[in-house]
Amino acid sequence: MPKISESEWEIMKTVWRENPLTAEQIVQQLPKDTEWSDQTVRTFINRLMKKRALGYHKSGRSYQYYPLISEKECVRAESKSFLNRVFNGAAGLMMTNFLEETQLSDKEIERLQQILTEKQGRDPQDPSRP
Amino acid sequence: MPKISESEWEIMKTVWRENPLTAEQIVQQLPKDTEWSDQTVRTFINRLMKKRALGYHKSGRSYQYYPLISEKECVRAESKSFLNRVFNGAAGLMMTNFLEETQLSDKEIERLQQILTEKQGRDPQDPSRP
DNA sequence: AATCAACTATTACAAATGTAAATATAACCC
DNA sequence: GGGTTATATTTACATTTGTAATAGTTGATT
Repeated sequence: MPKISESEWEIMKTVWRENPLTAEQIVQQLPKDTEWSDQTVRTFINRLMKKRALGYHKSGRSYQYYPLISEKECVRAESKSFLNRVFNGAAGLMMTNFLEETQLSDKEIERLQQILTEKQGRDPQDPSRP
Repeated sequence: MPKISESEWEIMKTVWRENPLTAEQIVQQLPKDTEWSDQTVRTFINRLMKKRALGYHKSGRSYQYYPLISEKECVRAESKSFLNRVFNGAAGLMMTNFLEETQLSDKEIERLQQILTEKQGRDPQDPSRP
């Protein structure tokens, strides 16, 4: 799993959301507050190709880029890294911390409670069988 | 809030856990699997001083280092950065994701449920008054 | 006081990252 | 087919990070 830098994450998120995309489309679909020049974005795209995080196929004069690695995998890797760096890997601690610091809507709270209830009492070694 | 790199986080976590500490003590208290040379650790300490994340007072021939920034603040900043980078700032999404991917003990699940119950139904604009 | 040993401070250097300019390439228009 | 121009590729350069080695300082020792 290649290491994706902060800036590169913006590119990847855009391409995950919709693909394939040309470089120009990527530029357009980045958050409006992004202040990178076109060339900068193209540099990031290129680095992601070198890392084998993006692939492409030609289309006319330009390329159409698409992800070679899944968002799920990247999210998982990045989450793990964050968890270890900041909370020494203690997921429970991390979550109590987030819950305490974060404002959540009632809807979200219910959703979380539902997930927790489902998890509860299940054999930890066999999550598929309640 | 200075940006703390991955390696620097290890130093800070050690010093937050107990302080003040001399450089040598920091070296000793790092996780056993850390393979940095003494000099490397001292480099990190120095960079943290430049960033004003660590302070010191002299003690005999060596320094005793202590944190100038709180763990809470750093955790908050790093969490926010992670949340934005990976989940576009959507804390609810982040937490459902973590809950689904993470194995938690029944104890931890109960603790989380308790926090959720406490949060529930409270005025989001005035968390102090239930 | 001169020396030694332990620390700290400075310097080094490669890789990654942020930010882009310059150059090469190739598709499209005439 | 040749020029134009949009795209991609290469090159550039400063900063940060990882990883130390080397040089400088100072309290301790004889």
